[in-house]
Amino acid sequence: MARKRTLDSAAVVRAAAEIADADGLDLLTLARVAERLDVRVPSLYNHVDGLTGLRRDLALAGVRASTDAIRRATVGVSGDAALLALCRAYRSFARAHPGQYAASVRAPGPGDAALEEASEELIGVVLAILAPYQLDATAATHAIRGLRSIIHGFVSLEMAGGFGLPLAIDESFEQLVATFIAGLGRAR
Amino acid sequence: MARKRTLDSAAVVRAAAEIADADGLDLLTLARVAERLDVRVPSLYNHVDGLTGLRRDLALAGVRASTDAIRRATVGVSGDAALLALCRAYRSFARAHPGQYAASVRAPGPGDAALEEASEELIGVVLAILAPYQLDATAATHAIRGLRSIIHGFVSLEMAGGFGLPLAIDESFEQLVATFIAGLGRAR
DNA sequence: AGTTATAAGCTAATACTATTAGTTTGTCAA
DNA sequence: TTGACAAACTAATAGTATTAGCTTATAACT
Repeated sequence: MARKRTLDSAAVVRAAAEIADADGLDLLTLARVAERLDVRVPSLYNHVDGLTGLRRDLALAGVRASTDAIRRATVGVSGDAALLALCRAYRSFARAHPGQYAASVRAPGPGDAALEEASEELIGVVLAILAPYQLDATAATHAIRGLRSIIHGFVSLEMAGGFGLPLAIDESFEQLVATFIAGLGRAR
Repeated sequence: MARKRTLDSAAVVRAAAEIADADGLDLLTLARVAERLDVRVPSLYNHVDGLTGLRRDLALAGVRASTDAIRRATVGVSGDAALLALCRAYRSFARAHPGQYAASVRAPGPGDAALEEASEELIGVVLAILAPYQLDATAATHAIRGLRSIIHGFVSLEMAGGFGLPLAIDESFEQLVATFIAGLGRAR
């Protein structure tokens, strides 16, 4: 009974995102996804390449969603204001979707065309925002690495509770970003 | 046969560190630890509070070891040079002991006296190095958070292969740290 | 509309995990 | 030497992912 076709890949990833965002990536399990979708565990394998594949799909969704969020937040602004908006938008996304964020961070690097393309697109958005600073290629590479480092570092420490008291955390973030932006201006 | 007492807590954590550093924290399993120590899995429970407890012990060892590494690297230096040495030492430690580093990052926050004490000690070392900058209390808090963010962000992205080509990664790190230090001077 | 091929979802089985309970036995101290 | 303690064990349970193979709903095609 009840063997109607209800699943598809998108629904599985969506359910996984909800679980990971609510309870953490570590508690994302095929059993929980199946339960949420009211389906048996092996059925998931028709739409997803095991737990590893599900995590990859989640990472891909996370990269794309964060790219969209950054785009939305920076449309119509430029310069320092755009860079600041980018940082805030990325942090907001990570706080709103910690599971997808975590998945996108510990995603496997090379050999995945779609994931690499999505990452390239995100980097392209950031590069566009950095354009007014007129950095040469190597300086832009350093800048992007630095930017990713400070945002990712801050956000992941914040999400891990690594800052102890939540006192003035927003202010710490603003200062850190401001310092980085000032350093960029200095390098121009 | 062979029921001699061979284990103790330190030996278990040491074996766990070797596994986690070699193959990654995700592949640290009680079964592998037991196999390496030539012991049955349940025997580990006499020395360690399950897998969760083992990860915690590993985190504690990681925090203490990184504190030591920073101390060794900064003895006899001060000012910008000490701050730079701190950053380099922390990055070196993470690269040399990725498993312990990862464990120390995703350690559970509050309610663990020993872990909190070790973290406080590490923060104390950093505060001492920041002393010459004469920051007031809130500025020092922001500075420490920023410093941890950039180092942790850079190192974890680097270890995850997040920078793609390994081109000039050292240079990216040096620039990032230099930018931060310059920003600190500006705030003085 | 009827037939058929495909594939979705299922059951069953396997092989890993971690964890707890309870037993045996080596070790150390009285 | 003896006795208590604790370490390491066996056995059992429950949870995980994964693969194989069966049923049957769905969709395409005559």
